[in-house]
Amino acid sequence: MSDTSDTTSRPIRVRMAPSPTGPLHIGTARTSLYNYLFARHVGGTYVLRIEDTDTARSTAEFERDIIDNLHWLGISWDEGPQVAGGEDIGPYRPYRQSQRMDRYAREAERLVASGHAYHCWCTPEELEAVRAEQAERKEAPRYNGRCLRLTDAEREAFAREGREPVVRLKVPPETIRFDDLIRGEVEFDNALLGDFVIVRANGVPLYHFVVVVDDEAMEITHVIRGEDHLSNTPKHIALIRALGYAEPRFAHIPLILNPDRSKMSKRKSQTAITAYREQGYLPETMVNFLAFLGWSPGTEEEIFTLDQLAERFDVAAVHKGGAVFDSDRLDYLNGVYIRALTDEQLALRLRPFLPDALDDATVLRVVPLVKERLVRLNDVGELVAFLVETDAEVEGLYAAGDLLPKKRDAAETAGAVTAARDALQSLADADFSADVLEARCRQAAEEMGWKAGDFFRPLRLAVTGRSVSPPLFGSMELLGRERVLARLDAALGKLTAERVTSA
RNA sequence: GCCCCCAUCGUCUAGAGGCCUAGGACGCCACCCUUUCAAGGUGGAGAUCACCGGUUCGAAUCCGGUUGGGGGCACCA
Repeated sequence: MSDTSDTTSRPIRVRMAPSPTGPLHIGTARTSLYNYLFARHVGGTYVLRIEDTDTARSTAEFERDIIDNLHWLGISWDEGPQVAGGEDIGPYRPYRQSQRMDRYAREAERLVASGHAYHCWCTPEELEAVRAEQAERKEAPRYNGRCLRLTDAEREAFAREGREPVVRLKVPPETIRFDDLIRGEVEFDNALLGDFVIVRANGVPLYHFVVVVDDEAMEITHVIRGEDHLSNTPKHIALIRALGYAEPRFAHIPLILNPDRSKMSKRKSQTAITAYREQGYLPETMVNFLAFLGWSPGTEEEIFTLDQLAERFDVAAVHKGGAVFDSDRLDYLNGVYIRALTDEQLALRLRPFLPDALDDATVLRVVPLVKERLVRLNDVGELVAFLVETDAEVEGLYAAGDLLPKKRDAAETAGAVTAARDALQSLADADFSADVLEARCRQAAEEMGWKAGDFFRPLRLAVTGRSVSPPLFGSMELLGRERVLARLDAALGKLTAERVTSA
């Protein structure tokens, strides 16, 4: 390594470089997280750069999704756009590649002038033909260098035709070696690479080129990215050398996998962070879960906040092998985090997932009933639906037969519901509390010689319309005396009708 | 096809030569608790550390090969 490639003495700077061609992806989120944890751990600077050179696929909407969800995860950065469409912060502005085109053009020209790059007029059809031939001969598909050997007359002829050339890097046939922070020494033979395109015919530069130009321009010292870029690294190093840049340290983190162990994809898995957010996964769950996909502190501890992760994180300890995204484990972790919340905190988080019809005071009363039953915040809707549904809707949810406990007929069940009704009716509104309700109902059950569980079944169904519900008496308390009585009456009506029809 | 990377229970992982008759967690099963469902508690099944061969007194840990898996080879990022 030459002196120019020594990055150890420079202040540490890392970046995340999402492309706004889709919503924030699980993999991008995890890469961003690792970069963040690394930067925080070593006290470095963290940069957000928007890679929007693919103008056809990049949108402002995706940029917003990415930035918003990064914030949602609790990941912050020192430089770059802080809000979608907002002003860039930092000494290396702008941080959107679409606004840095002049620099890329300049650097491309410099490469051509120095003989490190050249124009190529081959058409897509011609290139395709070459590739097909190579495939035939079972060779690696790569550019055959035809335009490198063009005479000046031929170049002028192409130019006169009005054909716009692409720019290709002249890749020296040399062995590229680098010391990956995670994988150790990695070696490639660049003779196998072929001269790749760095600027399109329309003048728009390509990813491999702009990434290298910007990493230098922004003085990035450590490039932490997905393993899918490992084989692209020799290209980047070839570019770095041609441009005379300093070589950053590389760290290639393992891929997140579909259950079939292929690279996690939209096709086979839910990959958008937004989707998890909308279902009610907590950001602290996602962070904790993502951090452990490919890394662990080396102990048996597994619950960590973002700050604790930053304190413990060590890139060198990141695994080499890919990790399957296990949604069962994600669900479990979310439950752990939900249960760790105070009632007040959970009420706040639940608010967006609850109908407006429920006022904040009610939501706070709902929380203790649902807290340990939630996997995702989103699940709360079904749990408390009986509170917002009308009595008629609830009644429509079950049939008379559903009310009957095992080995009890309609007449017996009607008797039990009547007993419960009678026991509750005399209660003042103020006494309509879970404790009192439970005591009354248990007493009624005992007097009739019913098992409590059997006795509660028709009541649960009548009150909530469901055989699975939050705790019965808490639910009754929330619903209030009037509505409970009305629903009990409705159940009674069904049971009576059942007796008539079956008689 | 070529190049590169990887390999511990189904899954996430602990393990950096003797502490491993391989530990934890999720999931699964059973039991307990219990008004349903959860949550919680207890216990259990589950990995000849992919395979083969070395190095070593000793290997999941080091080396080589094999197999398997994955990724990359665009005028996408």
